Amino acid sequence: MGRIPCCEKDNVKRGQWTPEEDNKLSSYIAQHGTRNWRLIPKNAGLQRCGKSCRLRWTNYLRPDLKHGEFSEAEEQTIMRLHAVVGNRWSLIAAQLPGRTDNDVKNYWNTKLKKKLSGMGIDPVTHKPFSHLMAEIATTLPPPHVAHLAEAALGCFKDEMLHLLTKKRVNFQLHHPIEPPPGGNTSSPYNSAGVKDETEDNAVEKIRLGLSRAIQEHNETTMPVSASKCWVDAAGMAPLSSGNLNGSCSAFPEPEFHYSPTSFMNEGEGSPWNRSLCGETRLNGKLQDENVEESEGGKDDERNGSNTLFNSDCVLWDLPADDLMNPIV
DNA sequence: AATTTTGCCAACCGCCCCACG
DNA sequence: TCGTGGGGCGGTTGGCAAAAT
Repeated sequence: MGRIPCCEKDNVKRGQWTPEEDNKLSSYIAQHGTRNWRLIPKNAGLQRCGKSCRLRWTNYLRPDLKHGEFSEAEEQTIMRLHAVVGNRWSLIAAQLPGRTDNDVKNYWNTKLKKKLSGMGIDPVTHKPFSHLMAEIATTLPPPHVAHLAEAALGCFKDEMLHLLTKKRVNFQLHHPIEPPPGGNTSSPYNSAGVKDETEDNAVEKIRLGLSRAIQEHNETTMPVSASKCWVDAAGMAPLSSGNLNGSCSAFPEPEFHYSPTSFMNEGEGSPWNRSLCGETRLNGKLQDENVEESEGGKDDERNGSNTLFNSDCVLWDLPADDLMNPIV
């Protein structure tokens, strides 16, 4: 069955609005208001879908809209709110007078996301990439780390590739990887020991970065005697302090003055604790769900779904089996 | 100068929520 | 209580302009 469409698409004009159409719509709404969007195009003499009229009005024609560049303060607000509420653009836009959800969304997707990535911060979680990777890796026992790291790679790869290749971040290895035994002369490295900027190479760099993040995290969080023999992201070789050297320029310490973690308490409130990789749709019930979860019932109810990440570190709302699957 | 790529943003699509009968 | 339709929302696309090659 399905729903009937909001209008007959055959008789409806689509695409860019002309100034005449804008005038018709504006003057009609000025006289009659925005009571019934389905009737507005008919009554205003427009061959448009009601929904299209509503969008045009709310995103462009409304007299209280700002049309210029986003200010520094607005940018900060967006970043701080996004850290808390995620992609709930209408909610964020409500805090920015004169801005629409579409404006905010576009601005985020075209500018802010890249800005954060360029700073080494994951735009989804608002945490540094290196911290995220270490956090993920150290949450699991070693046999599972390689798979999870691979999955993490899938999540961050696009952003990292952008960072490494498009933005031309100067990533240099102090000890370039030796060509494999067997004399493959087509080394990916040039004479300076720096890899060419191909996608495969970028992925390799991400792997190295992940390995390093794990290593750094181990060094800072556990006594040397207790440190485990972690497997690197590619599941290839055990990590030791010898096979990686120096600091990782691909994961710079962010120079960043907004502070998502000061805006919320780590481990609570943020939807990203519920879903790290893919945003689960967060609807109007979000707050209620948070209440339920904070009261401790919901995880246990999920058919025994492995609370892989406990209340201190809930990173994914996927079952552990899925997390182990690199495809997922 | 011509062509290709990239960035931007307006507009569309489809799903969901909620009010109302 | 249920079905229906309007409106809201977030994700995605298409087209244009600017930048790069």
